[in-house]
Amino acid sequence: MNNIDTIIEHAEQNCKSHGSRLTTKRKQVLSLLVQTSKALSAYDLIDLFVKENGEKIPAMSVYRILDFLEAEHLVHKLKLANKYIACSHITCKHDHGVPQFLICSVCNVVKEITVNKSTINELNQSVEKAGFKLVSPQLEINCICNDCLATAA
Amino acid sequence: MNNIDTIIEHAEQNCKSHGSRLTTKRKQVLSLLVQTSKALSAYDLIDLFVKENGEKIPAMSVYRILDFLEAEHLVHKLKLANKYIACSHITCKHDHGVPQFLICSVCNVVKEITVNKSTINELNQSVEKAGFKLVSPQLEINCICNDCLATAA
DNA sequence: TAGCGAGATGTTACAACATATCATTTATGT
DNA sequence: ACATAAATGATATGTTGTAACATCTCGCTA
Repeated sequence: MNNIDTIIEHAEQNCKSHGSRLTTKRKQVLSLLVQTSKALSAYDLIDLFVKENGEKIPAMSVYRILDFLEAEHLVHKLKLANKYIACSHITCKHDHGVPQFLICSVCNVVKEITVNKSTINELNQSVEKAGFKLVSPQLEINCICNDCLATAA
Repeated sequence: MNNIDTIIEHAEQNCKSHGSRLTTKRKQVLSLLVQTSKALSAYDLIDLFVKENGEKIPAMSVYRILDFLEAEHLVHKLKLANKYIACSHITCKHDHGVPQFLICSVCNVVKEITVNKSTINELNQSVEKAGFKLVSPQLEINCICNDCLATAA
């Protein structure tokens, strides 16, 4: 039993505990995301799915499964990149601060960083004052990574 | 000469001053964005363009014009919503702090708020430490507005 | 002022991301 | 075992954005 199986197992128990089902297909898709630990598009997942499982999966199913996994807080959709990643909470029990996603707008690489909690709290206060609510304390931040910056110059 | 004409005129001078041309089509598109002061998708602009000017415009042209206007810092692309807005700097000469965009993920309404400069600086430091660079100090923040929150409940 | 060249626009086709709709299959409780 | 609800399949289509190549227009220079 390797680490990924443990994670999937854990996710399944989580689902079961409140009456939802982590079916085979859903496990397969989640597993792909957990294994790569990178952000993947729905169509990346379709391709990977065939490679890993020797079986096709319709786009519709992948989107439905991703919706389900999002609702279960097992994956996170990065709207800036139209990509999906396994939620870091699956593998990590304790918060070490508030994770934020840095997304390189050139090469689409995604990096998760930790930001001072007080900084996020300040931001949150400004947001609430404006009559909005943060969807998630995990911001998607549009950046350029140093590699791309160097290449462009 | 109304306010919008003044803005367009000003933008045109700006372009001229460094050798780029704010052509008729570009003015028409910019004008649509300045008038509505809301975030519009490229295809919203195509529809509006026909209504306002009684003349069709191809998607390709709109995208090219938006790229141009972005490069001129006359419009800003909201990647979270795949929409475009007139840059607030067109109408406002002085910075009143650092503007941030709050985007309601349900109804897509966009609100520009001001956040404490020190908060942004702290965030920026975390980003740089991770080897990334903010594309713009203007973050796009994925939120839910109170109206949608109330409706959902 | 004719015509050259760069930049702007038109046209067509298509790629990538996502959803609507309705049919079929599978799982679960009684 | 059967009724029901949930999950998945299949097909079509919507939305956002780009590639590639043709044509036009403006401003410069000979």
